[in-house]
Amino acid sequence: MTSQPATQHATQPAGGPRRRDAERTRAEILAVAQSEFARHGYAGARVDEIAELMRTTKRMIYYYFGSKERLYIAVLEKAYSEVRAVERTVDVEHLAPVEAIRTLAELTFDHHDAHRDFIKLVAIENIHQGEHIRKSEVLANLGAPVLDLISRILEAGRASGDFVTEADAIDVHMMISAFCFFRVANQHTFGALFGRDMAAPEHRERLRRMVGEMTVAYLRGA
Amino acid sequence: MTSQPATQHATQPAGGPRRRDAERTRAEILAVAQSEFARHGYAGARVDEIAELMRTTKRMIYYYFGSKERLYIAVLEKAYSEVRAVERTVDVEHLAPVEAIRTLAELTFDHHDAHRDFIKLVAIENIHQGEHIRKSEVLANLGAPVLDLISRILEAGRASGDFVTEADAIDVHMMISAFCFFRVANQHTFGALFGRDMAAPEHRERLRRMVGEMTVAYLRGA
DNA sequence: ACGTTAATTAACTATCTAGTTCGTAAAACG
DNA sequence: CGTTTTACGAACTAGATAGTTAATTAACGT
Repeated sequence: MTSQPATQHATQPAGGPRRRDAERTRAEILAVAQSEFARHGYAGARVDEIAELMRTTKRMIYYYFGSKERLYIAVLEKAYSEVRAVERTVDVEHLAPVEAIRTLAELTFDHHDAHRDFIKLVAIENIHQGEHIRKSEVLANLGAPVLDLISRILEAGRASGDFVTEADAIDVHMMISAFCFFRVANQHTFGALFGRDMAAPEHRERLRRMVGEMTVAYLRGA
Repeated sequence: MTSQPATQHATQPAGGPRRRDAERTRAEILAVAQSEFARHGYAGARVDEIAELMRTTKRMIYYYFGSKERLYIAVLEKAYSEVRAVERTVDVEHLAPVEAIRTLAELTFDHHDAHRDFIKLVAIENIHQGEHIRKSEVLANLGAPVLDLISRILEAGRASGDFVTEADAIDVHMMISAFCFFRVANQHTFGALFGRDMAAPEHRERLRRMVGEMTVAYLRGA
């Protein structure tokens, strides 16, 4: 198992002793750790490597986070809460149901496209059977807002007669997420098997339209 | 990071010296390794643990496979070729296009439902950016048969006027796989966030129908 | 029966890795 | 300006882990 060269993350100027800044040091550790966990998995990521990549020592990681596992959990929590922040900015309430759901699908697509480290962290967490996300109360019921939104759109769509299919908000969210997630997460094996890098820019627009049309077509019924 | 108790895999009767059987020993190592890699990831899986779980010694793993990485590759290749074998048994040629594509979607669903270790291995391989699957010629172009099948169904469907949407075989395969893969692979994080275990038996039939309807609806157009 | 070879076992090693100890110096504070 | 607190760094340790060496034993043909 060879390792890719990792990008240098240090915002700390080279040479001379490190200036004291607890906030920045903590934030840097988190950023580098996110990249390393996403790149190598939980067990594959090395505490020494994380330290080295930011011109500090391992000691600081234990000073701020206590253990490798707690660092990993902190990374997960940070990543998930950034996602929540994005989702809250979505305003599709004033749109007609069909356009609302299409827009939501496309925004979800954009979000997955833009946060690839996050996708990998989710994949890693699933390999470990979600044991950390399950522990964290910060992360429980983080999904509620999206579900509310989808529920309202579905109701409006059935009222207007646009949507026929019986499916609840969770199912619809799953359908959209599956498409967006898979495209990014399975890029490499899919590319090897089918000779197309579905996560490459040249396929972006087509697949973005596709997830919207798929969702709308499904809800309209056959 | 706590580890679940692993299921005992030994077909070798306990007690006394091990009977000599190269084929069986090799096969047992592969089976146990598949389970361990799927459970802990590449770096997280332990060579000692694999050996211990089947009442043999680590030396056997090196005797038959040479290194941890080569063992992992062997596991991947075995898993993928089993998949190919299943896909070849699919006979949807005699069905009408709409039923053919729906059946294919549902068979894909069943397959993902039944091979969860395989799904995890794929996820792990993607975390490592597909570096092993890329090396293996056994695995390259393993996807061709499915694509042929889908292509023929799509052509027939457009000829009959059932399908309107312009999408190629790879896109359609991706759409179906995404749904089926996500349901199994992201079971844990999705469950934690939305309070529903989408991979649980009680949701199986509904979601199975859903992937068929989704694909058909998409191809029929809005 | 018996010698050859393939399969198996036990014990060992070099290296890596998470986590620690202890010391220091910059900021904060009076 | 003296003291305390907070941030940082170098070197160390105990245990784990991939990989090896070499002896041993079961199978199998002759």
